[in-house]
Amino acid sequence: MGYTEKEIAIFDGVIKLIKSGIDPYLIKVQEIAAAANVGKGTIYDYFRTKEEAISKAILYNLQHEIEAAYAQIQDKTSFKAKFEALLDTISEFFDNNSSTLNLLLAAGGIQEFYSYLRHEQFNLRQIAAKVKTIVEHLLHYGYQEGVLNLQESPYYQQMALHGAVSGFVQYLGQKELYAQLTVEEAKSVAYKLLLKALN
Amino acid sequence: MGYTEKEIAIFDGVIKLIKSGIDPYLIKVQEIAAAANVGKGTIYDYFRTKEEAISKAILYNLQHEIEAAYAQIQDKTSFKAKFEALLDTISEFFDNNSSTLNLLLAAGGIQEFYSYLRHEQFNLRQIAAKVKTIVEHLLHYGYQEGVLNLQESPYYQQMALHGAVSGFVQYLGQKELYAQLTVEEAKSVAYKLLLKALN
Amino acid sequence: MGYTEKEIAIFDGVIKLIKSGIDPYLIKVQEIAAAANVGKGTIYDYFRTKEEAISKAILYNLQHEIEAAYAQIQDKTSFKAKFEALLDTISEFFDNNSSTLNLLLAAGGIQEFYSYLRHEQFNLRQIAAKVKTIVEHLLHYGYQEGVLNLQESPYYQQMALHGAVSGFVQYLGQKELYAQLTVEEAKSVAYKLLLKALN
Amino acid sequence: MGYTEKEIAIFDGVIKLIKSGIDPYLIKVQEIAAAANVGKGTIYDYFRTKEEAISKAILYNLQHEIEAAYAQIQDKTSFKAKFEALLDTISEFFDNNSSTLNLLLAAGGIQEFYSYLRHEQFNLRQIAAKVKTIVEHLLHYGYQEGVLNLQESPYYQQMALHGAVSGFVQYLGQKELYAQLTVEEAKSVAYKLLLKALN
DNA sequence: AATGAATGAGGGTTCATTCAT
DNA sequence: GATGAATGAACCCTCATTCAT
Repeated sequence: MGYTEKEIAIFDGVIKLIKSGIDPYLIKVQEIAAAANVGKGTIYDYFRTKEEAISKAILYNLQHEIEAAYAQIQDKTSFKAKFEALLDTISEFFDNNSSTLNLLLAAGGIQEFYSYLRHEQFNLRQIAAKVKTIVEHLLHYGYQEGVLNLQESPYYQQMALHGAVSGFVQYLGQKELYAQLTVEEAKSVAYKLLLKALN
Repeated sequence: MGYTEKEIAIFDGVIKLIKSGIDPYLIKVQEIAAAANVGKGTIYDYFRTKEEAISKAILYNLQHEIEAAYAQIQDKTSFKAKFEALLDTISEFFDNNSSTLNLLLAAGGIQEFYSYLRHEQFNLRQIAAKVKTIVEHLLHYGYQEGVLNLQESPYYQQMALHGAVSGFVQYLGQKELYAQLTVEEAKSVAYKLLLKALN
Repeated sequence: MGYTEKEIAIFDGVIKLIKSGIDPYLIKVQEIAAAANVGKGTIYDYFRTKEEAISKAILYNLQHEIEAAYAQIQDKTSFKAKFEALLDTISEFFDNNSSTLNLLLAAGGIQEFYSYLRHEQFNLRQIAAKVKTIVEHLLHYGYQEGVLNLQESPYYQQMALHGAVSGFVQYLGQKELYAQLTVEEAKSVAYKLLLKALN
Repeated sequence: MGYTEKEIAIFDGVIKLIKSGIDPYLIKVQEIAAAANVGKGTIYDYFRTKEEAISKAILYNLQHEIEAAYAQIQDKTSFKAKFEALLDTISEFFDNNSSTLNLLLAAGGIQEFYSYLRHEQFNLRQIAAKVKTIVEHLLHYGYQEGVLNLQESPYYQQMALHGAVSGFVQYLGQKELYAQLTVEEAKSVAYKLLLKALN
């Protein structure tokens, strides 16, 4: 929000490159320029360094993805549907973005990614806040619907959710180790784990 | 196993650098040589590229850490003590190694880390096998002790364990978000989640 | 003469920058535009290249300074006062313009300065002619007043004057080496040298 | 003194370029490397920046030229021969080095040349000291021989010498304005001016 | 076997110049 | 006419790799 047309073009160029499988650490300015259909110099009219351009692009993309995910989840009417929508979103994101996801979902990875991000915490806080909102939204619905019942601290609730989701992410990342398990089955296992944890 | 003195010196140099907080992507050959107390050329007598040296050093370190962890876990006599030993190991590893952990524990991150690793799957399989052994060892003890009872597929059991551990890792990586939660409490939550999942 | 308002604004911008101490070789078009309060493109409406703009600005300034110097000298009524007015002018010019002076007063420096100037000899000739007029004006008065008497070739007379002035410039440029010598004393030495040379 | 073989090769490369007429401000690293027959990176093994390499090369060359000049002057047995040797040296230096000379002989030009030099005053002081030695050597002989007689302050003596030399440099730089004057005649004028100034 | 001096390909960044508005 | 956003050629510097010793 508040981004110029060129900035967005550059963001989109970076995202396109990352989704195409290029390691964010190895992206070249020339490649960004080509992917964004702008001159190499234009990037430096909007960002001070390559690092800043890539970092901001990733955050920009992350914000959009998370907002889209939230919208998807809000659309669903039952707790189970909402939770499955969350897993679906992660699954999709994983498919076309696994290298970024690897870097970002890794515990705390986001802060380590590009040193630049350590000094640009603003957007990160926004994202963390949004994630928290989604988690609370989900838990709230679960308890309201009566699907979840166990009275525990917020920490416990959050860790239960994270654990269920992380187990699923683990499956996504190591599909070859779980050859006979379908995505649907993995989702159902995750749901089962969540219910058990919070009942 | 089968490594020369020089190779080990180089591995130790790389590990020292990573533990000191340097981003593995940004390590320079000159730095490795200095940290390992060898000449720059010597590195190329034992490895074909910088990438190979760093990748193998990380795998070497990982194998040792995992073996040490396994030994720790085997030493314990109760299931609960074994599980807590696992969490302790992860916690320690996290403290002095968070950037590597971020890259490695991220789902599938290991394959993406250095493109070199994609073509050098041998050691990775060894590590995955070792992890599987640890997981099985733990679950076996849990069922034998009668602490775990639920009869479910191996996939379910593994995901339950991964979920509990991942929730804990999540806590480690975001300690600042869980300000009032001590490490002991987080460990106890993880154990509780595991028991609930497998009972 | 024959310069548009914009051209003069650009000249003034360049001169302001040089007087502020910026090395003429390192001036950027953007800086000229800012100093002149015009758009960057405007500079290219009036000059073909940056080089041309800077070179012409320096010549423009030089012409004005020399004309002003000539006027100052003409105002004085005695030979001694005229010579001192010349030294004063040089001294002032030196103070706020030493980097340009270095380039320009250096033997022939002007032709080497910007390659552009080698192909734009017109204005240089005008300046050289003006300098010659000043020199002749001075010498004419000296002989007319009877302060100078030695009959020698014009070359000798010119070199005598140049020598006296150059000695003074040398003093200005290396004031720190002549710590105990005041400007007034240096001027008086220059005058003494001139009289001795031409008597 | 104390320079490695490579450093000297690089110095020689820079000097070769400058003598070939290239503006020192426009020399490219690649050109230095080619002229010195070393790789581009080698330059950065011995100097931190291009600026440092060029500046030190100029100082190195200057020191050698001045020492050679001093040797030439010491070889001569009469004051007149010594003074003419000085003018000859300058004349030669001028012929194959006019762009550097322009920058350096300009009053104080040396300090302004490359900003780097402002922070590296050591060698400059050595050079200034050597010049002072030459000047004193010359004046000493002139008085000892009885060719110079006027008792004046050291400042006066130095300015007299500088003036005579500067007049000659002026001639060298503007030969086209003094078409009918031969070098021999210009030298003789300079000598005459010096004698008059110091008698 | 071990070294580190030397190399040069490669890439981030700058900035003179253009041209659509 | 005047502008400044956009461009990309140009160039400094880094650093993985080689190889003579």
